[in-house]
Amino acid sequence: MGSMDEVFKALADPTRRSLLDELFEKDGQTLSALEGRLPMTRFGVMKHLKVLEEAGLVTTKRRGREKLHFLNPVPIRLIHDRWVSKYAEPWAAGLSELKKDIEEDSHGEGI
Amino acid sequence: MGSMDEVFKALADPTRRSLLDELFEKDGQTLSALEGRLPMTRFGVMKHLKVLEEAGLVTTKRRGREKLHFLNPVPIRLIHDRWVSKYAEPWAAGLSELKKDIEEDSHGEGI
DNA sequence: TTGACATGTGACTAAACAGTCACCTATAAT
DNA sequence: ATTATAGGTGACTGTTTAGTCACATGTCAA
Repeated sequence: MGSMDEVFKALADPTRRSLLDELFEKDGQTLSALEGRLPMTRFGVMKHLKVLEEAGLVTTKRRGREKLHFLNPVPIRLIHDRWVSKYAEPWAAGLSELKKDIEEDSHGEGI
Repeated sequence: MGSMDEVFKALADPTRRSLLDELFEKDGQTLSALEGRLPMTRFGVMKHLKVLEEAGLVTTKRRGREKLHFLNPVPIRLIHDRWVSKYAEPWAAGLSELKKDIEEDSHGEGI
């Protein structure tokens, strides 16, 4: 399974995120199928899929001469639990002291 | 405010994530203070802070000759709501596998 | 067995990025 | 006023990354 850093880096590219979206819509697609939906050659898509696979975000299964690609949401879930929630949760409940700090110190320009 | 892509790209670098961690611990730090905690020159840190600021993840406030940096968790919250939750929520099966992954991976890297 | 199809590899180019440095401006302290 | 401090800018270097291409392997179908 890819490291946390590999997952963050994999998610940093819009093409790779759209590949995940594509597999979210229809899981188990082949390289050729995915290629058809992106403005890029087969080789570019292949490289992106390799990055996603090494990060653990995509798993594969061979079927004859085809290679099926499946979305694996586990790394995203881990990022959520171990990183995102730390920053995104204080709106809900739990770390009330932090919540207070953020509200008092909000020098931000809103959304 | 930065686009979703800018936020993802900003989060892709481990130095920038550790800067967010640093501000999570102690908000409103100056550039010099942050520089002291990273194995990097002031200029490197400055560039990373600029990326974070352009993504909306950090806001600043001048105080005399100092520039205070504040964590703004709103973009992370947006990423969570609009993107991460889509993949992390559909979670019924595979829970035991997740536990296994967490336990295996919990002795891993910090950042 | 021939040919079409699906995927894979290594080399290559252009762009983006991390990090550093010399030099500069503005504020504070004495 | 002088000097030390905090931050800023533009140019530069080495590395990584996105994307393409020529070519090669394995698989199915007639």
